[in-house]
Amino acid sequence: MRQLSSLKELTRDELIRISHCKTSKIIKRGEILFNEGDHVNGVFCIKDGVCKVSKMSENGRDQVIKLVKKGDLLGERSLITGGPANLTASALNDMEICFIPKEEIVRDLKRNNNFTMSMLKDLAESLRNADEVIVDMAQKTVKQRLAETLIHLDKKFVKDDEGYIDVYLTREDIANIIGTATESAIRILSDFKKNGLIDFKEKRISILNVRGLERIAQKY
Amino acid sequence: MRQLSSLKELTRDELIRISHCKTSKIIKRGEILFNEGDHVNGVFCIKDGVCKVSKMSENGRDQVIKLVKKGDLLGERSLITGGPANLTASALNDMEICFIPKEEIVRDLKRNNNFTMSMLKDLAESLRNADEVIVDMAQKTVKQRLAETLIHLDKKFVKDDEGYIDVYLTREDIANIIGTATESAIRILSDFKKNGLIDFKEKRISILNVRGLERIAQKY
DNA sequence: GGGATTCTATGATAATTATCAGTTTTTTTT
DNA sequence: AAAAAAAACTGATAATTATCATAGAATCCC
Repeated sequence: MRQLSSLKELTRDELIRISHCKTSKIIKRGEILFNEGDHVNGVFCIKDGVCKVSKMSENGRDQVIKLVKKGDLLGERSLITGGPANLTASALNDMEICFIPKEEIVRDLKRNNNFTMSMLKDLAESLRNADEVIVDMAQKTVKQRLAETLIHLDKKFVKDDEGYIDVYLTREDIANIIGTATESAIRILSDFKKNGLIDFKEKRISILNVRGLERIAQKY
Repeated sequence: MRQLSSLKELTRDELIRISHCKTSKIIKRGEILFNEGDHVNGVFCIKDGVCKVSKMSENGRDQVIKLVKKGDLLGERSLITGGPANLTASALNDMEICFIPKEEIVRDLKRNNNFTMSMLKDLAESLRNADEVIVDMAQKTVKQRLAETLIHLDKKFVKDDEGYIDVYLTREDIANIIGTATESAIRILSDFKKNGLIDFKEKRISILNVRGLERIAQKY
């Protein structure tokens, strides 16, 4: 558990205490970890697999806010502000997660300033990242955003032996990351494939030309 | 200073120390507080006026990320992650600000856990807000986003005796908040005025029908 | 293993939004 | 107060993106 996220700042004793109360669990692909509006009352740490964290927009389409993978925490934000979750998390692959009850985290936040500071840094980093996403969403074309997203996926996730990114995303998921219609995402993906920038097989995508995608993401 | 932001969690002694080193300053409308890439090395507190915080997108257009007003802090995020500012702040009205050097804040973050926790809550709140902006940017039309923005402005800022919102925003600024072309923003504003939802005079805007704007922001 | 269902794909068209060009109005400067 | 600059506005058109319709492919499930 040591290497995970902000938890690395916990002392040995705190870790031992937490590992006693955490409960490990298997979540199957497609299952929901929590829904918008749920009272989660704790934090998940992802031991294996990937989930998408999304929010339903007022006109009925889902927007994927982030992907969360092995080693990440999930739900810290809601825990800190209190109140129900404002996002929905659902598994993209089969996952293994464990749950740390709120009281444990809060207790450590109050007592261990290093832990609090580390959490603060994580949130600040997320916020900077969110600012960048806002700029991209507001200013870039769908094609640029898709190129950007593919680069991110390539950086963030492991590849299998054939070089394909190891996350199970439908075209709809991809469309919901970049905020566009599924058909538009499909068209641009096909276009990228035709131009040798990417390749895909079954549900997996492989990035063939990062530089080319970067050029698209940046130039207008 | 007490009522301002996270600083309210500081003890009397900490506040006294900080008020000794802070330097108050007047910034005129249009002037830059700091630029993307600057090393700010501290935090601003806004004593009066409003500034916009924006980021230049890769295809050369400015995106306004937030508006900061009296009582808000500015630059905490960069201070926590370290490194140069990733946003540019410039005054929309004449402003009065004071500057607290980084060392002072860091010192208090390390020693006063209540202060750290309060900062953590502020950031978590900002992050939730950012998530909502991402969804809106990705999923809503320009018209919806403009309606949304007008409602926010109405909530956030004081109105003068005639009911006009007391912030000096050009049409270009407004377009850069919602991420659209200036002409598009102008057209929709005129449309809203024609339909009696808003009124404007000189550079000031008055919201006449919040419910109507809400309906536009929500319904597709 | 075969039927049902979901996912991917493609074309045609409509709607939204950006861009360009030019005019008027407002603001700033001298 | 006049000249210059910036901002607001309007129309025409082009580009982007969404929507609808439909078909084939892959996947799920009994």
